[in-house]
Amino acid sequence: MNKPCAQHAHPHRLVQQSLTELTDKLRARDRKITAPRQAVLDVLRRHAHPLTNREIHAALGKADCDLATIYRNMHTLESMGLVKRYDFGDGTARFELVQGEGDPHHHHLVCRHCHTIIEVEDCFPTELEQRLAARHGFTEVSHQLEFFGVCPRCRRDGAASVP
Amino acid sequence: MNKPCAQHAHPHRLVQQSLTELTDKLRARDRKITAPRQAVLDVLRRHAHPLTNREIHAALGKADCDLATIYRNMHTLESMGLVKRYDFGDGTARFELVQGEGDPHHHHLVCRHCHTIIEVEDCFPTELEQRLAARHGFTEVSHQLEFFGVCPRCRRDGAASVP
DNA sequence: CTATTTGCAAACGATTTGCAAAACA
DNA sequence: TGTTTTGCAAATCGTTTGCAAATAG
Repeated sequence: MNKPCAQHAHPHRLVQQSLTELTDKLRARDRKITAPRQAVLDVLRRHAHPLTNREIHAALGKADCDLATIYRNMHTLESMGLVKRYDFGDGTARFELVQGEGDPHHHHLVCRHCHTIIEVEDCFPTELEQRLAARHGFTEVSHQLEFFGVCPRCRRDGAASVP
Repeated sequence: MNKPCAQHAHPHRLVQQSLTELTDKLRARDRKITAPRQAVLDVLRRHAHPLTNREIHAALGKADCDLATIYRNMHTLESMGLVKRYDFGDGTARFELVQGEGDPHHHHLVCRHCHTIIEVEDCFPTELEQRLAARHGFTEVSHQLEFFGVCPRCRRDGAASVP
């Protein structure tokens, strides 16, 4: 895989939560407001696309902390519902801030070459999901859907085709 | 995660390719018909659900070969279109035999606890896929969709809830 | 003051790779 | 025989974990 074409493409959803709102959620659940946590949340806040732990770590800059701390915090934040984990099939987890309560989950269109990410609003499968659950007696059903392809820039740059 | 409830649930698609048909495909592309390859294909042939490299390895029995050889062969078979790789989000790739040319891709409903897998025939997103590709100028678009939940057995066995 | 959280280093599990020997065509 | 493939061991990479020191509330 190559380097990202662009750090982030057009954000379809605006970042509206303030750092204070986010830390308040921590406080509400009796989690401590530490420097690393604030830094991580702040990084996520200003990025409209899913970031890997390593990318978050790199974006910390001055507020640097151990990579392990980020891993631990992403678990914490995920279990609190503050962030959502995405899997783009390259063996590296990515995280995005959840925009408040009713934030409808969404999907992504990812370039197989440069990993440029485009947010996809549409989502069919929820309906299918219900039918499936009923049919097979499954509970707590969810789904994960991501689209992959080659972005215009990579096509022009003549990157080799990847299955 | 726990152990599999059942090694394989109801196969919705029948295994119809013979080992000979499969090796013929290798021959057609000038790939050598080695013992490990035949063994791997034979294991896949008799399993109706995606298997991990480790599971394939374990199923080899007498025809045992190095795990690295399996990894290498899965890449080969994948690039030849003989198998399809699936990602159930647990950091381990799984492979399934592709049933001939027009084998419509399908999806899975996976138990978050025991990893029991149910094949899902329905597939919405292909249509969406086209629209997305057009809208963003992407080519070679594909998608990956998997459903997750808790199967009836695990629910009764009172396994703890996993996010 | 006391439970949580962090840093550091070591452990892990899946996957990949270098290289010489073994096996197909 | 010439090329592909295998076995073995070591290397990588993302992620997790043990433990003592640092810190929030």
